[in-house]
Amino acid sequence: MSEQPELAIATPARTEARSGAASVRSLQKGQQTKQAIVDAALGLAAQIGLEGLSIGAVAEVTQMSKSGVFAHFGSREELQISVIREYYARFSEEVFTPAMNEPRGLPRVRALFTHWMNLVAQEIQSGCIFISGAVEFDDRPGPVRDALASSVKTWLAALYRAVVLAKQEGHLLGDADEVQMAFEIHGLILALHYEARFLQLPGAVERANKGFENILKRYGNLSRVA
Amino acid sequence: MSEQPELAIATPARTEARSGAASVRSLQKGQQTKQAIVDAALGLAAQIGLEGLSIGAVAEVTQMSKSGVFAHFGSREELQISVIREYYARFSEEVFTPAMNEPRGLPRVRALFTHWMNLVAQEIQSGCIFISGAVEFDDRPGPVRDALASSVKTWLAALYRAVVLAKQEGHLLGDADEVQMAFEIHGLILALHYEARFLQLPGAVERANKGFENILKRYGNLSRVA
DNA sequence: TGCAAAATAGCACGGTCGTACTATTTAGCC
DNA sequence: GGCTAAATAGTACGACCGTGCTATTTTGCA
Repeated sequence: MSEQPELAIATPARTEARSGAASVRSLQKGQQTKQAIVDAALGLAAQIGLEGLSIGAVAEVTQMSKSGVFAHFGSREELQISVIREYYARFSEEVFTPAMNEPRGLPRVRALFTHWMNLVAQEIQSGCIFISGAVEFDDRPGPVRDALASSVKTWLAALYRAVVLAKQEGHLLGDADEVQMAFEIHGLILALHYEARFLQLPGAVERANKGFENILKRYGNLSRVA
Repeated sequence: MSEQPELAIATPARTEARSGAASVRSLQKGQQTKQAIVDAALGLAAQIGLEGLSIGAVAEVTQMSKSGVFAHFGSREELQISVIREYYARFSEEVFTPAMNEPRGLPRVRALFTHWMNLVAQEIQSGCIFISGAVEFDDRPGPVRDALASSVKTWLAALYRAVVLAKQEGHLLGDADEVQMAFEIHGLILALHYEARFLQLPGAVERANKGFENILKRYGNLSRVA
């Protein structure tokens, strides 16, 4: 249940589009260009934000007409939601899936953090939708916010489960608060993004790493872990 | 030098407008309504973001004409910058100034964190411009980004100085890295804002507080502090 | 009280946005 | 190869944006 290699969230439509090896070949033309549009839109949204994402800009990047792009989604909101789902799928592949190959316990928690941090470190240039989207939609209820919040919550829940397992394995101290530990890890990632991407301060990646080691010093069961 | 009760940053125009007790009375009509506009704009920007701030919306809130509002600033960018300066001034008054009344060392660092956290906790409803503005302008160069970044950097530098003083007072361990400690504190605030405002998770304030205590466990010199 | 100057309003322009409606092109199947 | 349906393009509309220009109102001082 808690070990499935896929984060459990509804990603309708996308499932058939991604699953299997047939991939691109088995798609009709429409699905193929739709995927290309979403790819381009994701790149754009990472830079200028989900809110700044305009159909006209996507049309220009993909060399299509505005109405050609629009027809695939029916509304701007649906385009934004598609972008969120795409980002979620990539996030899952790059952070969650590889970490599940690590043995449960501290190694897996460490892998989750490391992959997460590496992704955000890459995104210092391009921007992270989970972070930028949060402040863009924190006061804007609706389906886009819902899609974003549910994606993030699913990911944070997966991180939390890994921490719980680590404690069960005896890798954490008995008084370790799993929610608290996940909160503090989340804070490191956010500070990394803020200080590196916005303030452009050097050394933020090292500080995030060091912060993680400090968290382990606090919560780790030193008698069980090297 | 490092003890002045004002964060050292250029806030032209505003200085005369705020200093002294004459306040509102000594202002001509123009400055008075300009202040009212900035107040309203700040409230608006806190909710919908600096980027979403439109002159038309501010005009509606202040019951003025678009051109009436516009005339005070000459451009939207100048309005945004005025809002940033106003927020900075309030932030300074509510977080920095009261903490300077605490004795240097850990008490002052703790006061800085507490006031900062209380402010952000209030802002769970209204939004924090330093946080939302960071993602809105992280790849939008220009005077607005510059004003925002310099405000934030000034504040973080003040926090850093307080940490340095705490170490000098012997309140921190000899191996305490001041930059690292400020980074980790910053992360707690960001996680608080993210989880409370966007994800609407309960208990985030307590987790931020607990996180701060954990940081003190790591860096504090227990032989010198209760 | 009157007058110059400051403050505010009215209006118009060009631009971008999302999206509805219609026309045209292309793809896939018999 | 032709026919149907899917995919894409063209065009137009109303809304909102920032901002320049001009008119009107209000202020503060002689």
